[in-house]
Amino acid sequence: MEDGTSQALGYCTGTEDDQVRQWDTRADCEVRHILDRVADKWSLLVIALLDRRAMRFSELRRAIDGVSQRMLTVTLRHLERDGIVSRTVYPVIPPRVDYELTPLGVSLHEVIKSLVTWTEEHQQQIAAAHAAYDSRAAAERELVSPLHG
Amino acid sequence: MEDGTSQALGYCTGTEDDQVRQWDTRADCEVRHILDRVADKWSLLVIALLDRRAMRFSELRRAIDGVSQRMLTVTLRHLERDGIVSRTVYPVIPPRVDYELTPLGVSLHEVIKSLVTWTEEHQQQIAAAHAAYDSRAAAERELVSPLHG
DNA sequence: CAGAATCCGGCGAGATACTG
DNA sequence: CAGTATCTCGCCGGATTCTG
Repeated sequence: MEDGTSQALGYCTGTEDDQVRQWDTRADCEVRHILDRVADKWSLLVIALLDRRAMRFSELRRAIDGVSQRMLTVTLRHLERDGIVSRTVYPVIPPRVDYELTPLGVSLHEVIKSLVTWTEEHQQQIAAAHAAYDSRAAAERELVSPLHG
Repeated sequence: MEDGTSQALGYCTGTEDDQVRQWDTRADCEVRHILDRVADKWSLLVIALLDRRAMRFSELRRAIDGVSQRMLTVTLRHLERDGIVSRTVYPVIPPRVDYELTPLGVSLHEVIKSLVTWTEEHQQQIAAAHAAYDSRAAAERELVSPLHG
């Protein structure tokens, strides 16, 4: 079994008055771990989907489109280990496994949504910044090799 | 020049009433992009540091400890392109380049801090979930190969 | 000092095949 | 259906070297 958290980095903060501390002690810091989970390629999708209702494995697989069965399993295991989703196995044939958000998961999703909201509110500015940066970079390149046809 | 955003995935939401939509149209979605930026291994550190004051390249390099010069450059370029940090070059010898958070960057940091705060408030629960999961997994393995010595 | 360019190793992730 | 196991490949990121 692989572990995606091994290369975790220490972003350790206290409260607002004690921001950036202990950059070197990276072992005991949970922030990076949760961030990895949140930013995970598929975690976010899973959390958003499960926020609406509990879903079966194959339901998630179909809903997410593009996720491999392996990565969905790995993602769900991680989320389960972090206490964000719960896994319920029904001993029937064919097997049935339901996944749903725990209260902790719901709580996390609230915070995530604020980040999503922020992005939506600022994506104009970001797009503008991209355009500005790219044109600047293009102008820069012009100076180096001016073929300005 | 490399681009870490090419494999972006579409986590597209509208407002609260229009949560999970268009999982397949992944091109026009900015959320994933920002998330990649936020979750980036070093971005967070840079943002947190620059929130206090403007800093030079080598200052950041020393402050962050563990970052390679290449990755710091790449990180800063990404953040600059997204309009999160600004880059100021002083045409002196030796060269001096200052980086600082833009208003957009400050705004983003506010949101990030809420995520950090959430993590701090719940890391007990997360740790408990880890312990529970691991012991369950261990018990599971016991059933398969019971060598219970 | 601040960076660009190049090389290269490790692992994250997809595809495939097998199981209960 | 809901996984696990194995193999492989791409590219992310560190180290190194070279400039202005």
